[in-house]
Amino acid sequence: MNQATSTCDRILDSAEQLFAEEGFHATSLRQITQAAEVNLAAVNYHFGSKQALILAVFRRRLDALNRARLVQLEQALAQGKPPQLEAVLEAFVVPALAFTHGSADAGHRFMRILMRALADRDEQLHRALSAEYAHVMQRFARAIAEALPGLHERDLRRQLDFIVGALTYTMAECEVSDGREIAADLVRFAAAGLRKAISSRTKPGAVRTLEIHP
Amino acid sequence: MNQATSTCDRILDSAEQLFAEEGFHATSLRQITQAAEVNLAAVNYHFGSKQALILAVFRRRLDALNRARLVQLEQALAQGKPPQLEAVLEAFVVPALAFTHGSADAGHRFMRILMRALADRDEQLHRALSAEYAHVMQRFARAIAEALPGLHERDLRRQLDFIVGALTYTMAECEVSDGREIAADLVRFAAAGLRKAISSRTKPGAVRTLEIHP
DNA sequence: GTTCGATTGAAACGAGTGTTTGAATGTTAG
DNA sequence: CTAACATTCAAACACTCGTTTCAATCGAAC
Repeated sequence: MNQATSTCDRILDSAEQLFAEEGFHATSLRQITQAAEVNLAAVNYHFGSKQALILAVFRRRLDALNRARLVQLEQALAQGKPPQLEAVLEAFVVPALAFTHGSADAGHRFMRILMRALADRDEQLHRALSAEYAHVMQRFARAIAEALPGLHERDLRRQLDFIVGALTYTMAECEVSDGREIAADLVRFAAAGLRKAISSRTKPGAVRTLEIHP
Repeated sequence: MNQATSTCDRILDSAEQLFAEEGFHATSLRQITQAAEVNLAAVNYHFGSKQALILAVFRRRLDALNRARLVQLEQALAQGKPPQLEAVLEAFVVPALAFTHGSADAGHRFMRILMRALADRDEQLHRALSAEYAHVMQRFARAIAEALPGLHERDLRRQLDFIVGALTYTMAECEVSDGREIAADLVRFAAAGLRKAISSRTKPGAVRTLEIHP
C-alpha cells in the first residue's frame, strides 16, 4: 500500500524465513520485526497475535500449493478415462517443489515449516492444517481410487499418509537442487507401493504375484 | 539410587512426555520439574542444562531402538544367504513400535519427539541424531543392497529417506493401537517401492516391466 | 487548513524463562 | 561421632518474551 513491499508482506516474509530456520516458539517477534525493518507493535496491529501470524504465514503458501495441486490433478483426470496413477501422484508431488512464488528456495523453506507444523501438537494449528488439507486429500484419494480400482478406501488413506510423510521429510531434508529428481523417484516409489497394496490386499495369501505396469 | 525411580529417571520421564506433547522450546523446566515432583535446580544439577537434558531424553530411547533394530537385522541376515527384503525392512520398522520400555504408548510418544527433532534445525541435536543413526542406516543400506542386487547406493539412500519419512510421520500421527498393522502395510509398501526402483533404474526407457515377488 | 481514520513509533508492563547461589539435608566412610 | 561428600531446597538473578499503551505521524476527504 505504500512502498515496494507492504509492512504486512515484509513481516510475513521475515517470519517465514525465521520460522523455517528456528521454529515457531524459538523465533521471537523482535527477531521478526527487526529482520523486516518494521516496528515491534506492527505484528500485533496487523495480525492480532503471534499465533495469528503463524497461521497467516501458513495460509499464504498452503493455499497456493493446494490450488496448484488441484489444477494439475484436473489436467491429469482430463487426459484419460481411468486416470494414469503416475500422473495423479505427480500432481500431488511436483507442485510441492515448483510452487515457489518468491525466491528460489521458498518452497524448500516452506516444506521445513510444514514439517514443523505436522510435528507440532498445537491444536489450533493442526485444525487449520486439516481444514486446508482435508478437501485436497479427499480429492486425491478419489482420483487414486479411480486409477486403482479394488483398493479399499481405509487402506488408501494410510498409503497416502506414507506418501505425505516421505514427501515432507525428504523435501525438508535434502538439497534444493535435487527437487525434480526426488519428485520423480518418489512418484515411482509410491506408485509401486500402491499397486502392491491392491494386489496384496485382494489376495492376502498369495505370495507369488504378477504385475504389469503399462 | 533411593526410591522406586530416581530423580534422574523421573526428570527424563516427565521431560519425554512433555516434549512430545508441547515441543522442546515450548516446555519449561518448571513444567518438567513440577510434573516429576523434583526441585527446579535438579535439572541443572544432574544434566547441566536444558539442552543437555534434551539430548539425554533422546539418547535413552534411540540407543535402545537402534540396538533392537540391529539385533533383528542380524536374525534376518542369519536366516538366508541373500536376505529376504521384507525381513530386512521389518527389522527397521517393527522395533519402532515394539521397543516400549515403560508405558504402553512410550513408543508413540518418542516417535513424536523424533519427528520434532527431524523437523528442528538445531545443529547440535541434528549432529547427535546423525551420530546415532549413521551407523545403523549404513548397516541397513548394505543389507538391502544384498537383498536387491543392482540397486545403486546413491538411489538406495534416497529410498531409505522415503521410508524413514513415512515411518516417522505415520507412527507419530496415527493411533497407537494400529501400530502392528501400520508396520505390516509400510513394509509391503516399501518393498514394492524398492523393487520398482531397481527395475526402473536399470532399464530407464522400459515402461513395460514385469516383476515377480517370491 | 482542518478533521478523522489508519498506521507507525518508543517505552513500558507483567509474566515467564534458564540458570546460579548458598544454606539445609541426607548418606556414606573413617 | 564426625568429617566429607552428594543431593535437595527455596530464593533470587538477569534476561527475554508477547502484549499493551499512548503519543506522533501520515493521507486523504471535506
